Amino acid sequence: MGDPARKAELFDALARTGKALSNGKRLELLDLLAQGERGVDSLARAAGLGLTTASAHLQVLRQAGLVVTRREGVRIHYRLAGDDVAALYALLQQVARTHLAATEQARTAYLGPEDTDHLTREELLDRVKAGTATVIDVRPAEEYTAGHIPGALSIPVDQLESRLAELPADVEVVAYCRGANCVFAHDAVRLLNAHGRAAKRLADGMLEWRLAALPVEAGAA
Amino acid sequence: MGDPARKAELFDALARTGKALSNGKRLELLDLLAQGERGVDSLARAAGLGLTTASAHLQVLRQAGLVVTRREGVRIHYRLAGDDVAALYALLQQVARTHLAATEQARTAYLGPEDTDHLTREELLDRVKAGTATVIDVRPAEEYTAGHIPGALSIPVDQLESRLAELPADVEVVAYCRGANCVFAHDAVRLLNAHGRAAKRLADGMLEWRLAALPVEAGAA
DNA sequence: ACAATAATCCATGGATTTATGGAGGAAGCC
DNA sequence: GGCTTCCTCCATAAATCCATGGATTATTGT
Repeated sequence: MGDPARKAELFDALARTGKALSNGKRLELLDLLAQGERGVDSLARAAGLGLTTASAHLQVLRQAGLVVTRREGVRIHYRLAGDDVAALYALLQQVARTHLAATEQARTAYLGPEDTDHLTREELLDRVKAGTATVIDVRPAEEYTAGHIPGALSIPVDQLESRLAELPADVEVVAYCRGANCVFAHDAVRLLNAHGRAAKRLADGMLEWRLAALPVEAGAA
Repeated sequence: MGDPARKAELFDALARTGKALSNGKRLELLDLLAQGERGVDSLARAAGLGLTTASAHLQVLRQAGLVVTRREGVRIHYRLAGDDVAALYALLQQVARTHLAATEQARTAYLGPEDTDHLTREELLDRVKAGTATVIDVRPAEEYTAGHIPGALSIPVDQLESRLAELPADVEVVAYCRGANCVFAHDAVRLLNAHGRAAKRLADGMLEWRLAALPVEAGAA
């Protein structure tokens, strides 16, 4: 019959995966890795962590089986261990947002007031096909290269103001970034609107796009 | 632009949900709650916890928004806050099993050697329709009452040996219990086989059945 | 072989989590 | 009001987690 000690071991093993998700910085690292493979140094800088701290967090993720590594010369690349890990992270975000009011508040404080006017993935696809929208990817160029929506232009948000001329003036712009909690697309739409451009954002981002099994294009512009 | 402090707050808010999943005993409580509403005392006993410890864990789950309470006289009933919480728990189990070898080992140690011969939900439905299988629910009666597969008989595993006569001898028996990591159905199949009965188990259990949106019947036998 | 780069390992103090016992609060029964 | 039941809150000690800095390992280049 069910030995309580073995039962506890099984649930403790499951909890190891939960523990990996129990720290904000580790979730930030997962958020970055969901966009594509990355080196330790790059991850540490992007997440605002010391190198050793980032490395320690990555060990926890690795020992929980959520990420795997690949060595390339002197550099070690981390990536998610599978699509199911991305799905788990996305579902965690959704559950937190739905059932924990504090999450929604922190989200609004970080992203700015929720713009009501955003597009679903299907609406975006329709407009691209009809040619009634220009899609821009406002993530860092590195992440665009790792995978983006087919036909999207790479204009990182910190270059957007200086590259406004590249966008046709008579077509609506649709911006997207990493995922549901990514600030870049919010900032981009505010900036475009401030310059009198018609702009909306995709409701979520690349994470959810991949999970929906929609087509992804890789490589630089 | 993205304020790092606000960003950290958002990810810390997400991590609160992760923290709720970071302890084996809390996962055990979620496992029980996925079967239906339950009181604190009952949960504590079933999970092998002290009352105050169980209560403390339930507070953590409640503050993470994963469970909600309902008062009925002097008793407080806890239940999952929504189907998405059950889905999150199920996905956590799947990811842990797929990517963490220690989980699979602990699972085998607890459940016993994996029997190769188990049915999918669809196969079970087909056999019930064709009348070629008797389905038994080997969970505690309380959980059967809270919701079970339509047509299943309630025979808790600790009563199975003394109630063998209730099972028709010429029809195959299919046993199921809580979910993918539940020991009852494994034990039941071993016991039935030891008594010369043809028996298999459903590959997972009630948790996955509900998530698949298959019909559920409530109430006592 | 030696130096440089990228990342992990190790030790440490400070913060957080966990289990547990005792006190306290809310609802129901007499 | 008193008493019981069921549960939560509080205090505490042990265990664990976290960030950080210095030492160590692995690979590449000279």
